[in-house]
Amino acid sequence: MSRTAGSDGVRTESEIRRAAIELIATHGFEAMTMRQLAEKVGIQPGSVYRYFPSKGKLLAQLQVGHLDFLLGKWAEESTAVGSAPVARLKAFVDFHIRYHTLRRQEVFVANMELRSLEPEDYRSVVALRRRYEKILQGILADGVAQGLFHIRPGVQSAARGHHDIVVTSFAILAMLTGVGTWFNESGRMAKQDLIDLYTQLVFQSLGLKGKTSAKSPSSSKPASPGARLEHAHLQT
Amino acid sequence: MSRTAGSDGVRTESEIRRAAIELIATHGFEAMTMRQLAEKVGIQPGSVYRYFPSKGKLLAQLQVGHLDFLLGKWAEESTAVGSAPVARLKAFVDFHIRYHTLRRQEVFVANMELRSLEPEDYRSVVALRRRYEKILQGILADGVAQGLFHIRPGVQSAARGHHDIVVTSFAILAMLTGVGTWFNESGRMAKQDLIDLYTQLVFQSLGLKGKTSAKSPSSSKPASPGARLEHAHLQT
Amino acid sequence: MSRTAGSDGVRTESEIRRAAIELIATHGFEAMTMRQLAEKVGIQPGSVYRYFPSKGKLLAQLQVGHLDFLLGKWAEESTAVGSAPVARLKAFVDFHIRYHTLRRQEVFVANMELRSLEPEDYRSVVALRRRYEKILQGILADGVAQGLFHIRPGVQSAARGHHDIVVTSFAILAMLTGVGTWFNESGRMAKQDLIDLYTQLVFQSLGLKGKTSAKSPSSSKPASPGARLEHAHLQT
Amino acid sequence: MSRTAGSDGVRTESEIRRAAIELIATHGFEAMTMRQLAEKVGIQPGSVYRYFPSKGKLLAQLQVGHLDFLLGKWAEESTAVGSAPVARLKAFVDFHIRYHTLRRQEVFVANMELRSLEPEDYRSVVALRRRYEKILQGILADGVAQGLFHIRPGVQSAARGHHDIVVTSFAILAMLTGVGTWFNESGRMAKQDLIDLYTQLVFQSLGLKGKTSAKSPSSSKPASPGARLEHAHLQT
DNA sequence: AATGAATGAGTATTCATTCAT
DNA sequence: CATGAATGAATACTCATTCAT
Repeated sequence: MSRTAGSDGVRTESEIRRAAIELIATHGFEAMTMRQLAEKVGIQPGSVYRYFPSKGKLLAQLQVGHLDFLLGKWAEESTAVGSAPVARLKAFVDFHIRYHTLRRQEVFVANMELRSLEPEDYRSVVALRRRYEKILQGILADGVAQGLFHIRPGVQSAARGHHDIVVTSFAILAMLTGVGTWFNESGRMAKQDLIDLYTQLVFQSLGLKGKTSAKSPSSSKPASPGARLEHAHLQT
Repeated sequence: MSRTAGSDGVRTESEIRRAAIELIATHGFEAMTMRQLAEKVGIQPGSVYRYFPSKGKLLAQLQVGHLDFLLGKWAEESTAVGSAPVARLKAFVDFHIRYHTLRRQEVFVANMELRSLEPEDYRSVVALRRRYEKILQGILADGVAQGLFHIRPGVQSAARGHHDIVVTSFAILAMLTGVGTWFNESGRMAKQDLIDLYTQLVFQSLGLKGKTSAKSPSSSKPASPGARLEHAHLQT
Repeated sequence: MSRTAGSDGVRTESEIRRAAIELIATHGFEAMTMRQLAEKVGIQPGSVYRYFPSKGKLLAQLQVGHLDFLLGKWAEESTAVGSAPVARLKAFVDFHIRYHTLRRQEVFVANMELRSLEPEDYRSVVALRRRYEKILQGILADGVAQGLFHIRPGVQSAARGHHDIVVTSFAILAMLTGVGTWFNESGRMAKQDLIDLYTQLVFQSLGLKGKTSAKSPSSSKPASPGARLEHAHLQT
Repeated sequence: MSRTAGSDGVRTESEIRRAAIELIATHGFEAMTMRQLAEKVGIQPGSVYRYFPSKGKLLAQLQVGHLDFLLGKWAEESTAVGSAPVARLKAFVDFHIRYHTLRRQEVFVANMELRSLEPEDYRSVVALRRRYEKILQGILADGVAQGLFHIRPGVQSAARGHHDIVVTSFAILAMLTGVGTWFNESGRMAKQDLIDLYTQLVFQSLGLKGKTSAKSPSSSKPASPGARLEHAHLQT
């Protein structure tokens, strides 16, 4: 037949995205079928191709969309934080945990399904991921340079120092991101408790005293960017 | 036709395992085809079914095999360590990093492809994973009880204390396991450097002084179990 | 690729049915392959699944379709017959033979391939068959009650009388249905001769005089319902 | 490995036959697998080929074996019957029902799976079936010639008379053989009642009085060949 | 006499995708 | 904008059969 009364391309597209994220997060990209996806949206399989040229490109767009949004949000929130490494680190941990618990499924799709991308899309996505990693690496480098963070005692060469920072950033990101695999929004643990605990762990792992959650100015601040994040929508 | 001259069931089975781990780690479980697998082993697709009743059961057996081996190895190595929480933690980090860099592909398969398991197999695998997590949780609990590890200041209730220990174990395991996603055996970084850095991060994250790699008695010990691990084979 | 110019779902579905009946009647259900079927219809194997969810359900639908048609046709034809057991029996034999020689293949499929049905479909099909058997049993019961048919001399109990009627109905149906295994539309024997012979056999087997084919009013009647049947199509 | 201690080729072969008849009767020939068969016998699939060159030949041998046995048994039993058509018909019905209820599975295999035979085997099996049909046709022809059986009134030509006899034999055989599809050895109906009822039906269908079960000399005779049949074994 | 390993051709079914309507 | 019909290539899995041991 022809156009369903009242159908709307823009809405259909974002519904496809939403449905795809849910299905990929649940079953994996390879296991999700275009039929499943279409059915969930309430259209015919062939109609998905009006919006996305292939299953693979759909995945790439979801990942790029997620990473763009993540980077954009941080750019927004971080302007209010200033340049002090400790405060920036605190804000970063706070932001990362909030985002990765709130948008678990997008995160999951963007982290687990890199393998399924075609080479070109893979490069784009990895480049965006690297930009995000660089944010933390910049904070760590400043903190080390200012003698605030203690990554490894007695390191001499600059190259080795840089390398340790990169590895440490990977370690911290893995730790923080891992929260998405078990945290349950409706479970026993309050999200602020979670953030406090991870902040403590990250701070201590860098040799900082953990007196962070009580009265630091950043402990109240995140409430508002957090709230903003809660109600934000992917800019798809 | 018939049996190939000199063919041997035991060898074929372990070659299927080896090939499957490689293919699943590279392409993902869903994306690996039985044809690919058979071709890699040098047999016909149907012949795989002499050894594994289905693709799903093959995956389950690989995961169970890996986890059994991991748990068995730790049981072996940990006997020499004693009961001091600090020494046990150090040995655990050392063991985990060594194992997870050495058997990256098994680890990958066992961590990423839980989704593809049938419910019953999923339960078995998760139970084994939980046993491994409990090892670290036991070490953390002892260290906290003895006032050696500082997870979060000012915690009162026992339940909450336990919960913090569980979350901390997840955080540390995520951090340590993440090494497998980027570490390259033949890259610039020496494995011992890697172990030292992660040991430092873990120790500091628990509020311990990082003076661990220099003269602790356990710092030389792991060399030999490590060597054992290097040459061990999966007991499949 | 895509839709073939001028393709039509309704026509395709009935062509699949037609082809399937022929193939199953010729080779048996298990021996028929979906490739064969598709090739006969002129489509790809996968396209069959747009119309039938599985090979087994296709079989079930063919059987149910046949039995529905059979029951519907009898309901139609029998209204003109009246209530006299002898006339009804004569009409039934006439109808059964005509139908079972005309639609030999449908009959074959519906009688021989019950084994291949899934339990639920089996129950549906058997229920329909039973309804057909009940038609004959009703005629026999009436005829016996009116002292017209002589199934077994000296029977006393009502239960045993009923049982004898059921067994007799099975015997008569087996006899009549068997005609499909050897009768050849284009062979030497005229179909009316066939009907006369079987009518004689059935009537005599019930102890009736065989003066049936000569001048009974129903002997000319069947010509027209028979003609109707010849040109009817399955209502699929 | 080699020969299992105490294994015995002759026994293995007859166990394969037995198991095959059961499986084919239950699932159909195409649906029975050589693995199923082997497992039921307790050997490996390949070992079946020591005894039967192929699945198709196994079927052919089962059918030929059954028909040889059937014909042999009748040859044996019928010698005691004499030449009177009525007595011979009575003995035939008795024999056929007894055999077809006792060896339901063999009968089923031999009647339903002709389609699966290769052309040469098909011809052999059909030739044996025809010999069995000829027995009944001979009895009918004699009875008609002696004016005892009334198949159709007013038939003139010899060819047509012969044809009616053939068709009548098919009708009677279909009726008698059909008993195997529903009769249950352990059900409510006694086998002798069954035989009486069918004898009545057949006799009446040929225009004979049904006074057969009471005191005819052949009514007691079959008891002993029947008993012999009960304990006989297939000559495999 | 029988096994254990393997084959090769096949099976039903699925899936991303295409395109006339 | 969307559908309904179809494709073609692939997928996991099965099966009768073979034959070195």
